[in-house]
Amino acid sequence: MTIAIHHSQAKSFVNRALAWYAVNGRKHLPWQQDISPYKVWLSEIMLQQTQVDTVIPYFERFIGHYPNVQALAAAPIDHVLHLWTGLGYYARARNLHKAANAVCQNFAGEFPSTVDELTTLPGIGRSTAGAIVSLAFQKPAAILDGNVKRVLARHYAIEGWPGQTATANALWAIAEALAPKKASKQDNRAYTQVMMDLGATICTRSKPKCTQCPLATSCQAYKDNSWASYPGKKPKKTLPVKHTYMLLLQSDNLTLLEERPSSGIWGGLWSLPEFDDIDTLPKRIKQRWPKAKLQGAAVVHPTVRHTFSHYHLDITPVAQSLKPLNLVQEAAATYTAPLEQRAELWYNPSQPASVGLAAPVKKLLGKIKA
DNA sequence: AATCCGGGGAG
DNA sequence: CTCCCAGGATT
Repeated sequence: MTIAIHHSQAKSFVNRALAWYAVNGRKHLPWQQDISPYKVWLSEIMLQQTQVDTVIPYFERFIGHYPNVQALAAAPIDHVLHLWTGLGYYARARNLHKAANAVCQNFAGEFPSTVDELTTLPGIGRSTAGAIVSLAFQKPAAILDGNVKRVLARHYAIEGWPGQTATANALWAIAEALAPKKASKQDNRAYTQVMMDLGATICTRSKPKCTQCPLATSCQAYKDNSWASYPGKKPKKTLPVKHTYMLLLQSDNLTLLEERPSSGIWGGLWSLPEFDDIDTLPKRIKQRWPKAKLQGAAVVHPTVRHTFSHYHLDITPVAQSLKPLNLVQEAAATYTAPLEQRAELWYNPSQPASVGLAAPVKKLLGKIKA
């Protein structure tokens, strides 16, 4: 599986890429202005699972609220999750906050400049560390994100799914062999940037623009017209279907939310109480909220499907109105003392609390008004 | 409906 | 180590 790359080949590859970058590369992204380790880190974490166009407004909001790592570290995690709402993979936001605190406590508020030190921070792995080292500190380092995997797998016709260890090792070996090592600072930054740009704009998943690609002359997949075979696909399996009832307990214009456990699905976000049995629902409501006075019968809404990468979640929303309670009035849009083990709050859509909401919950709150 | 994505953590 | 997890965008 190992590919031998001669020095002259590597040099030609890098030079063609850098020449293309000088003319065609992206240089006006928000995190490319007044470059700092903080901005590079924040953008790279956001870009881990999310495309550039989606990330931009989130990045701007984060920089607006937290202009530096100290401000982010000092922020309440609920506020961080609130700003993250809609980006997905909420563990990233929790790790972001943890890493900001680690930078302040263990590195005196200055990001470290080596891959080994950076990977000690939560949320930073080998590729993200390489991106920070090369983009922010302009030192030699390799990256291997989804874009680079695609470019290298096609160029060197690397078989197999990159999730497989052998495939990943082969791709990392190539990435390390190609990355400039003693070149100028500018080249370390520009090479990392151009590999991401080529993957994002030329060597795209479908319909790659090979005629515009500076690497086509040496690309094995271009030669074989086999770009569609690389990178290898993840072995697929049929998704299981799970079902849940989500309770919209509503009084006046308020809906009750509860905080989810910090790990697992929608970790640390605020969500609707869930039940698996609708027949005993009124009894369960009485048990859990003894002061609640039900008003009318529960309304069962049409089931909606929310799909994750590994299962479908069919959600049947059930709305139950309550008679107005003083407790509810006083607690509007603020945190209440936990009635059980979980923190709860009454969500007021006209004055939304600054908390993170699970995506389908946000949708349901908009659709099913109290 | 299927595919994609970096890193953490459980096994 | 290896496998499993997670949400929105794209096609």
